[in-house]
Amino acid sequence: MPTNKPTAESPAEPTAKRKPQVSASPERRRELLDTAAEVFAAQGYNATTVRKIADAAGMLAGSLYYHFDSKESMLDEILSAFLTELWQGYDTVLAAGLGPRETIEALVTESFREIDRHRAAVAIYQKESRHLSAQPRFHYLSDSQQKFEKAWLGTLERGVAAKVFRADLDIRLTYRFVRDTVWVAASWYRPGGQHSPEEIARQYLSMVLDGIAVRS
Amino acid sequence: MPTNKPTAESPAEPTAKRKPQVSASPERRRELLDTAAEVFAAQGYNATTVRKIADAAGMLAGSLYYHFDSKESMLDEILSAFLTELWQGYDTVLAAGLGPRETIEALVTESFREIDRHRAAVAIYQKESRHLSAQPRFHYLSDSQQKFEKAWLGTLERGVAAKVFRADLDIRLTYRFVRDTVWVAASWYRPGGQHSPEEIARQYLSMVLDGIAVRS
DNA sequence: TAACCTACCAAACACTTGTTAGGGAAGTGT
DNA sequence: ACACTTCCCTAACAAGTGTTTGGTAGGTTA
Repeated sequence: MPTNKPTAESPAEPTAKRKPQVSASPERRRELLDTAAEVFAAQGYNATTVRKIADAAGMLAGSLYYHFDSKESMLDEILSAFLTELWQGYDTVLAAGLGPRETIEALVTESFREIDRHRAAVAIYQKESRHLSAQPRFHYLSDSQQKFEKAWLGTLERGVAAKVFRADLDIRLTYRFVRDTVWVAASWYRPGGQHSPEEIARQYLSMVLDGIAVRS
Repeated sequence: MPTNKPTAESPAEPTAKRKPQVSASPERRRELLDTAAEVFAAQGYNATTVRKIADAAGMLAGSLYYHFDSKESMLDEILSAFLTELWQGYDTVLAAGLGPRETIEALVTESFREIDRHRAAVAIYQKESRHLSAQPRFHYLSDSQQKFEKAWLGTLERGVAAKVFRADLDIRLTYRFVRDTVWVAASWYRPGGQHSPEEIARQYLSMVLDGIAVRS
């Protein structure tokens, strides 16, 4: 109300800018993030233009910037939301004090549930996390991966010590084996298919634990 | 056979054009394709600019077009060269008339040898094949994947019929399981590491066939 | 010597990219 | 009636993209 300064370069202007970006309706935001995640997962992050996302959302490219301040922010939010929920589930399992085999079973089952609920995010994570984690903004991806390795590798080691897992296998190889076989499933899994996440988990566990060969 | 693109429309022009693109020294060509594959694998195809490739090759962006007629051609040549060699190995195995278990073992071993020799190409294939195969130019990726499924799935079915593989598992799940566990290894495998391809294959086969649990 | 070929450079081209600025329609509260 | 907010559009921007064109140093051949 006092003296207005239309001249450029006004130094201290606390006037509220035009972008809410976090305070607005969170449902629309989540809606847009879901469609963005779908496009990212289908085409790859770099191959996805903001215009394609806008197309899929039924609006124009510039309008996305009312909700988000960059394409990278969308990716960030998609991935961090997924990881937050993932670790919520994992931590519960790890704190339950189960035996090694039961822990592996619970982790695998939990993973397939996450794939079921965050299929797109998992697919993006799998494709892009390697070169994203070099960027400082996405360094939490590396952190998560380290926690991940610690949890799985530790459980496997416990299992070997307790003689419930074989001791004649390279345990790092085993870790990568189990980890990869679980997460790549996101590339072909479709929610609402023939098998429930729990059923897929059961079959995967049966294969990983007992093998596909007939026992003699 | 490499993808030949004569790009007709030039009826009979005695004046020699300026681009060899296939007839020139093939070693330099292969050299450039190798560095390009490395960058593609590290950064992703779409995130890789021709200037980055040129940088890695120690030349300028435009100079690449003396050897290749497009960025896409480089990708095409990398992938088709890999697949050609892969199927050479696979067909030999499949024609050997081995039993189901021995066929699986040979296929897995052959796969890890290919990963050893074409690590970059495999990584690219894994990341990009899904959305590339939609493009007509890369339709041979779909063809290859179908042949792939036929070979593996058929062998697994033979094994179930011969009672060397378990019959209580969903065979399509098993197929995807085995397939994925093999090829994702390209994302972490580094030639010259601790384990030879054959050693990795041995461990993988041991896990897949017999499981990681201790027999009771 | 001259002609020629190979393998590259320098500089630009047309287009796409993520992003921004200003505006406006529809709804809500007063 | 008015102001205000929400959510989107129109139209543009600068930077980066794949690609082309013309040129040229250096070697090979005649």
